[in-house]
Amino acid sequence: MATLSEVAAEAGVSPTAVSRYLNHRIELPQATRDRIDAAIAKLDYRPNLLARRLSTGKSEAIALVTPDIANPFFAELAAAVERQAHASGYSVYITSTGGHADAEINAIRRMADSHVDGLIMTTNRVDDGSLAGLLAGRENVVLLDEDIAGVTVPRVFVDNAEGSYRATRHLIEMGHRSIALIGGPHRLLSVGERLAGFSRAMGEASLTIRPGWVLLGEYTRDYGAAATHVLLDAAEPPTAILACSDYIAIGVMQGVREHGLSIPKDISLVGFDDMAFAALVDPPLTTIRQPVAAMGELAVRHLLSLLDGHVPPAETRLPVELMIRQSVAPPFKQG
Amino acid sequence: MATLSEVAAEAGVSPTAVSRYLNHRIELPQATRDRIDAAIAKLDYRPNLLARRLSTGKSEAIALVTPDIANPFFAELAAAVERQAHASGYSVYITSTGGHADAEINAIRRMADSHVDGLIMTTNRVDDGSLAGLLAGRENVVLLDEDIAGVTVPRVFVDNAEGSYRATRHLIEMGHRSIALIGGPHRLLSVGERLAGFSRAMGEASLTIRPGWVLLGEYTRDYGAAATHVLLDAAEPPTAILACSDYIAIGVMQGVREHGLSIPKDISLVGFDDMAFAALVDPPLTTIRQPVAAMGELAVRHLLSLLDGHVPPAETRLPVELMIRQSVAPPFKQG
DNA sequence: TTGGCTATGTAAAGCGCTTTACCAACGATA
DNA sequence: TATCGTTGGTAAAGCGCTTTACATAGCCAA
Repeated sequence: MATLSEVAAEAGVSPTAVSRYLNHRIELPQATRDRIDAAIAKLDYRPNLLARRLSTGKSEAIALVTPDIANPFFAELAAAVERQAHASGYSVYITSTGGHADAEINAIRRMADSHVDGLIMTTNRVDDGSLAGLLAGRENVVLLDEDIAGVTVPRVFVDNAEGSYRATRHLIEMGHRSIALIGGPHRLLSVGERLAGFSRAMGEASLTIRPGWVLLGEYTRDYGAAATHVLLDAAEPPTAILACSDYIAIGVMQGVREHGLSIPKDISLVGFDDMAFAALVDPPLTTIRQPVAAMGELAVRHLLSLLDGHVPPAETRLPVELMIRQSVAPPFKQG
Repeated sequence: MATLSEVAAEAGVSPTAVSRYLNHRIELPQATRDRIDAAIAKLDYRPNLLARRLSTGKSEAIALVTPDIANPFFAELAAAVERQAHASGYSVYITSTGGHADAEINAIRRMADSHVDGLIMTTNRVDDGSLAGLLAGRENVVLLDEDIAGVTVPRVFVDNAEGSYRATRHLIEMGHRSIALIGGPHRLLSVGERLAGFSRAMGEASLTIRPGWVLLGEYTRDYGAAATHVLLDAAEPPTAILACSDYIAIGVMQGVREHGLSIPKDISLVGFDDMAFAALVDPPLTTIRQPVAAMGELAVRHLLSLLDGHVPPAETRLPVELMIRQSVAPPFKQG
């Protein structure tokens, strides 16, 4: 690899001149420019980003810390983040942490310490304060999708409550009165809000939420299946289930099938997320669509404006949408 | 951020001593070690990786260049690569290129130029020679999943031919004689090999491959649907379709449905990849499973051994597996 | 003729680290 | 006593770039 100095020597000017020329910090006469350009071409020079970063302290790169890149939701988010960042001339380094606290901390350290200008953080855990401590006071972080308590950086979320409200309304309008909710980890922002939207819709329709019909555990297929078994084993099972993620919904489908029942004939189901597979499952899943692309883009835009010294909104809520497919039907009349 | 020199000053030693101590290049008496450790703790020192990289020329990081991180196949691959790399103390930078040649080239440049020790490259395009040129002679690259013609770096592939051979055998054993194949881009390694396995199975069973029953286009859902329409609009349509990817298979399902037919009653279908959604669709898709985790891990291991100066096998083939689900049935008897 | 301006640069320091010398002090050895 | 090896370090250069401060040459106005 050729260096700046070699180019300068070849062109018969000083390294300073070449550097400033390349960074548009000097006006040179055509002849000099031509000599430099020729030298660059001849030596196939490309600047060493590491050196530049060390020198300037800027990297023109951002990091995306994500719990699990194999999860389509985060993968799509990552794709959107990349798209938007590239459009602004930024590189993106994606890391996935497996959802482990120490991995998250390491990732943030590694990223934030030295080689990126900013950080977009998504998590799906309840923080014990260590993340909050790490992120406190940083001016180059934005939180995406899920909150970290006690952190004051700009945040981009969807309107979780509105989503579950609409999902619940939809079930109620289809005639359901006995509706259960299966959600992710207790105390996670999205879970609390989705539960709140559910409660509001139920309340407005003067329906009671039965104790034991709100099951909070994990955003996983397995939990969805397990919770479904609990629900269906009860004396009087619900006629509809609101799953707080499509993964959970898949588990519900499995659980319902294992109980010898069918969706939507016996049990109606609404999911949340509208992951790519939601339209492909049997039956196609009615679910709440999150605007994944918009979330990623907005997070990048807010981060870049932060880096520019501006102050983006502390919290942005993106609208969700009810995607009606075929997993909801009127309740089965038993008598 | 504290620097090495500040730590040294605090501990009353030279920066050299601290650096060598941290890199295990010197043996210091306990007292000195304690002073340095105390200084590090007090100043919350963490080394600046950028500076270290610039100085040593090593980064303890590898890059994964992938066409589309939102594609579950590549996302799972990425997750496996990360897992294995982290286990060896390496960081991974993931970039997705959108499958555009120039983006791939830029990514390789950016990555390879300055900030990673090695590169794992996956692509899903047919190279026009530019990638090959860029990668030629490099000793720190491994190719994963798909080939680039003319490149001599170590490669990790699955046994594509064996996969489609088994898929085709399965269809034949179920009684099918009229089998069509829908594949990805002509001239892609995987496509050629999958076609070869198909041909071999057909030949062994003395079945002819009808002209017009091998459709090569793209590894996309849309192409799968379009190709299916072509197939089903013909006077005498096939009774089974071998889709060379699960994405294509999803498109086939859609196409079949749009024709008012059903799988597997009217048309049998086998996919390829066993993406997460394959088990979730209606009907659950019989497909060829690729050992995604093993692929990612092996690619990392080969890359690291390359970096260590060893010579991994030029080409490794990983075994595939037929996952029998419910998209294949004996052919519908028409007469 | 002088002073000052503009155009066209350059020298040198510094980013934070590693590494290659080198060195001083001390005890052991010949 | 001279030498040697070991222990416990240090000084300084260098990785490739940016940036601040300064320099020179030419030209114009006063």
